[in-house]
Amino acid sequence: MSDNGSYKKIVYPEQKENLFVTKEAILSCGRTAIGKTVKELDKYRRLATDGIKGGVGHVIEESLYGYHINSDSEPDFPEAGVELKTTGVVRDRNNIYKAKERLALNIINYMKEVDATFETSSFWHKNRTLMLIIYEYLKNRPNTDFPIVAAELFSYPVEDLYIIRDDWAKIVAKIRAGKAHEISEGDTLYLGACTKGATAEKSLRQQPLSDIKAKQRAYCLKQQYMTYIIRTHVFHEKLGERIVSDVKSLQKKTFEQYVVSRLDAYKGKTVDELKAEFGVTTKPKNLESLLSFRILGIKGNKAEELEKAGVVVKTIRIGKNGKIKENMSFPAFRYRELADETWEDSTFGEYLRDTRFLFIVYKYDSDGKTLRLLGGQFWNIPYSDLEGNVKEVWEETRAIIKEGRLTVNIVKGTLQNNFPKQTDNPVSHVRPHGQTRLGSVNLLPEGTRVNIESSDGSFVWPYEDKFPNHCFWLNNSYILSQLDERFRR
DNA sequence: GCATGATCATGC
DNA sequence: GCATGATCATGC
Repeated sequence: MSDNGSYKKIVYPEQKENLFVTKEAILSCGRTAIGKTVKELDKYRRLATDGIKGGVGHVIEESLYGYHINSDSEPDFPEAGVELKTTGVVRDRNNIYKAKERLALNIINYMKEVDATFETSSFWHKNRTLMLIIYEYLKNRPNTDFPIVAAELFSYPVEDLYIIRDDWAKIVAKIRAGKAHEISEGDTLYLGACTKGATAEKSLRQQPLSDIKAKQRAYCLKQQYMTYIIRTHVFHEKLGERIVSDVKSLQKKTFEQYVVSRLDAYKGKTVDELKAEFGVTTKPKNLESLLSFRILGIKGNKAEELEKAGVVVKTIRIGKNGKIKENMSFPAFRYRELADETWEDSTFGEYLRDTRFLFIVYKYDSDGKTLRLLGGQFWNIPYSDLEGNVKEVWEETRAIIKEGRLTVNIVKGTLQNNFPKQTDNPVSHVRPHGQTRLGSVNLLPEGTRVNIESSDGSFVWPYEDKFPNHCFWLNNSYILSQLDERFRR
């Protein structure tokens, strides 16, 4: 910014930070922006002036609150202890607001944070109370058109703070173990540590207990957590069913330990015994998942804490031979989207990088019929597997699509493809996912080459049939290797 | 028994 | 009607 000549041409008014020494003053100022567009607020035409960089956040700081942009370790309004944050929402499929992205907070100085406690941490010092200015992001429109839809002060509910403390402890534990370079957003539930900086390679930073340089990271409130606080705290939607009904339960155990212990209480029970215990008389395909939620005290299929953390619950069934029968599937990918992505911003890579899973593990008795609960385990993919094997499979799949190398053969009514196979890689592979329509399959000549041709980015083959959807899978043998020792005996 | 492709069941 | 998570079916 300092080498940008036109930046200096903006003439700022006198600072008026002293107007905002109370939370009430900060909030009422924020509220005046609701219903206005960014263009209407942008007094200094920051977003209209050629060569001046900046986003909606800069307009809010300069034009609404009237102070200069800084990157101070103090909160933006130190007297009131309030940090100003501008963040976007988008509408989901049901037209309900969700967070456009994670909310990035202050950059983590690994060399300093290593010595902090939660109370003395830079996160807690700067971000204890947030003034959230929320705009609606409109696709394909200039950001000057974005309307401000809400303004609210936010401080963490006590039950969230237990989880956030544990998250903070996990992040700092990696710094203290000399593994700052292996930090991942999937390590934690609400508070994350996201990469920050133009390119990962250019923003490498020193860490205190290892010579390996680590990517620069900032604390963040993870996207799902932002969505939840926007819906409940800002737009006052109803809260969901909670697993932890009394926060005292979290004084001696972390949230994850608590969940695992609840599941462990039913360890060894058969599915039939659990059905009887929870009064389940039907046999739906998601029976084991449903029973797990009942054990956690949830009547439906959504738990507030897991939703807030974006935790993905996966049921795993170990066969009588001690092996997992099925591979683990993920949402189908879009061919065009995949072809146009890079690994760093890939849908699948980001999903695995950011997501924490809860495995609910069941095992068959030696009769091969009786299924018993073994317990639960939280998991996210280790850094080296993600950036090694998964990346390789992803790169190869993308190359096949992008370079038009996908071929299919019809053998006895089934389609054989040349995507990476389970035998090609110890961690991941690609297989069909979802409905296949094989009406014209038998008309295809051997080795038919398939290319992206349709406007919606799906593959099209001759005779105008859509090529079946595919997705990335994690190999069953890999998942087994990731399970706690207690499940593999 | 395993690898690979195909399909089912549910919920939105 | 389709996406998603889960599971089935077949051939080697």
